[in-house]
Amino acid sequence: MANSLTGLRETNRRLITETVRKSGALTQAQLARQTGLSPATVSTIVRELRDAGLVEISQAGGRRHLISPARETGLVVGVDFGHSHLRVALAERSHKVLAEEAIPFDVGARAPEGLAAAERLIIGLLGRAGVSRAEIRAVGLGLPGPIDPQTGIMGSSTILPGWAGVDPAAELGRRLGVPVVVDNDANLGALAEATWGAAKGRREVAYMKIGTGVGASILINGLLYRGATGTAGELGHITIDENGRLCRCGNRGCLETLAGGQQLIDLVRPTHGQVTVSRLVELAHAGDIGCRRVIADAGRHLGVAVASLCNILNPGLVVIGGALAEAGPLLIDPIMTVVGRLAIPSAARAVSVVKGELGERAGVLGALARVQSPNVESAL
Amino acid sequence: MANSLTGLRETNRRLITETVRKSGALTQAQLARQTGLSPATVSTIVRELRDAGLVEISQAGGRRHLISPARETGLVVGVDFGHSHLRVALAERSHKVLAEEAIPFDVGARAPEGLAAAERLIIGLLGRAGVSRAEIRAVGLGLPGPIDPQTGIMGSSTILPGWAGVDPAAELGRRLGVPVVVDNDANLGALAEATWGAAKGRREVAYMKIGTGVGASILINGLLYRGATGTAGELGHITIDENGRLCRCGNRGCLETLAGGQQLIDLVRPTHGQVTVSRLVELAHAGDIGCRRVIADAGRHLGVAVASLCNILNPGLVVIGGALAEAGPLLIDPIMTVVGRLAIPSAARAVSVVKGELGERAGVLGALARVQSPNVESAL
DNA sequence: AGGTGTACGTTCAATCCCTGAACAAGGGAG
DNA sequence: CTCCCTTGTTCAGGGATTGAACGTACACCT
Repeated sequence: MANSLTGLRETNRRLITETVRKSGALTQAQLARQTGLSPATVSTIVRELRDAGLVEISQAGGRRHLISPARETGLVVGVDFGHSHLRVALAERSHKVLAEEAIPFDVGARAPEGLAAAERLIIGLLGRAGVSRAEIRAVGLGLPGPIDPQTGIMGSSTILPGWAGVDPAAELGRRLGVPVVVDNDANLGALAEATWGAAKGRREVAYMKIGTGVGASILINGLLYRGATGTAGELGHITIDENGRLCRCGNRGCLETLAGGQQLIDLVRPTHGQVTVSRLVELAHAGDIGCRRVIADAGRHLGVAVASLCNILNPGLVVIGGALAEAGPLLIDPIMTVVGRLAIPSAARAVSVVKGELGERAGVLGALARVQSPNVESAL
Repeated sequence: MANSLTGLRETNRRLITETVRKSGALTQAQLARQTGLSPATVSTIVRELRDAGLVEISQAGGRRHLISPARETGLVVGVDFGHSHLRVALAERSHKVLAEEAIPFDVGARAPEGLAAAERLIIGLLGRAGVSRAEIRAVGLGLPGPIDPQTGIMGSSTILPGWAGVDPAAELGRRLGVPVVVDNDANLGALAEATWGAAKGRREVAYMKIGTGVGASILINGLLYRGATGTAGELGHITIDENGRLCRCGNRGCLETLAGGQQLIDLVRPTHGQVTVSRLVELAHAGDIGCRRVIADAGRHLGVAVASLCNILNPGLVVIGGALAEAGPLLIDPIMTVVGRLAIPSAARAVSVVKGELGERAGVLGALARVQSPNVESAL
């Protein structure tokens, strides 16, 4: 199919629809440059797509036509469980987010409670946006732990004990009556940054989410890399100090025990009392020496992990997300320093480390991206 | 390019050549059915390929034409520089090795001497096999250090100082008058094991070469993965102990300083005198407690690195090559123990760690594989 | 304001590619 | 020996992409 002449046309149609979907709105000339097709081809294909109702065309100054994805009917929902929050977004199939809400939530709670809370939030958003439950087409669900891609069940029973053995996608799907796809929150964050954020257009990327815990995800050749059994990217549990603190994964001295938000909170509690990660970052920005110090220390530990990552994978870009990323250079400079010292020089030169652009919305946006794109059914 | 009209033809040409190469010999009708192309297209493409000398056609009863890959004429040479040896092989393009020889050689010597020695060995093999120098079509060259794939020059000047700044491929090519492709010895070993050895048919594989130093290479989806700038897989220089011994790469406590053959040799020198890695392994097999202990310790350090690798990449198979791999379970059991303890459980369950099947020939066979089959590299 | 340059989208002939149908050539079963 | 099936080739037909040419609208300079 892919090698026939009409198959070629089909391929190019898809190429254009995909490009339009990713960029939101483009002129035909931009489209031609990005896809490598000739303006003539773009012209005819765009007309076909308009006739088929897959894209919309609006005049935009001069002879320019602005091509945008057709206002697709139906809605999608993104759900993102963090260690201490739950965030839900309701969006059109095109990229417009209609409503979004986040609440504090302890993921240590058992799965049924979490899913019930998610369902309540979704229903709330539906009301606020004035749309009906029946319009939901798909739900993307992010969880802060390794997911077995075969079964959809948490890979490790020690990391999220309240969720062991349950199939969250099936469970939430049963509650809502729509298909649910589940994935690791770091994978979703990476997907979001690659689609709309700091990693847009980049192909060899690592994403690290540093919130309460530490998660990571890898993009190889622009695609999520899951490894042989789907748990690739668990950078949060590589061992930095064999004699370090016990980790909830059961090992000792994982990166997470040294650079996870929880550890930072514990470290400043004697001097600053109980704070959140965000508060700690605020204090650091305001000049608090202690907070700056624990963040810099975390950065150095992260640097060790990133250096290993660079030696192993040689990425071109490392995006830092999660609440701690808001510390910006306070966190990233130490990372770069350590990477420069520990990674082999050519790998260190190749990599840039940047803050994610989507902040705390990365996870939920990734959940949306996860269920928005696979719209490849042949409409023509 | 992949979407233009001529690109389509190119795609189909490749599709047919690949199918022919994989099946060995096919009629045009079989080819049409397998590729899904029409007999007419197959007919014209086959004619083109014949004219280009890429396939051969023989009559086979009735109207049937038997299409087979062109009997590739000419010879290829593999050259493998280890830290302490130089091995050269001469082979037909089909996979038959005609002659092979290895000599002790200190790679610390300067590049011109090394290349001159390689040239002498090649000429010797030509004589032994009774073939002329003019029949050589290509040379694969393996070096024990990171190669910049753009320039072909050593990426780090501290690892192989005698080779800094020289372009070994161009240099050897000038001496022999044929194209030379250069690559890291670990990459070549991985390629060899994937083509003929322990990783045959596997898709998510890491290869670690533990000789005097420690090198590594990664196969993703069955193809060599080089990362953004071509230095992926430098597992030998990930930091295991930040306060450890100085490494020749300039850092401290690299895996290589803890598990490289050189370190093991140094460790047993007080009790056993100067030995080689192979001798040390022999002694361990014979029951020597000290040698067993240093090998087991090396295995534990390697285990730390392999555990990181598992958490990051989640490979299905790790192949251990190099001289120290001959220790077999004495080395691999400790690796597995540590991996089971440090890697997250699902990644640890997914991976098996095995000894390479090609032994000390892995590098040179990989050099042959590199120039025998053109498409081994992940397209970038 | 006016002239000029530039970027954009469309049209059209030229070119290339795949395919279906028609056809010639052989082999095998009965 | 005849019939039938398979195989490979040829040829016309229809699609698809592209470069060139063209009309148009905006931006910029004078």
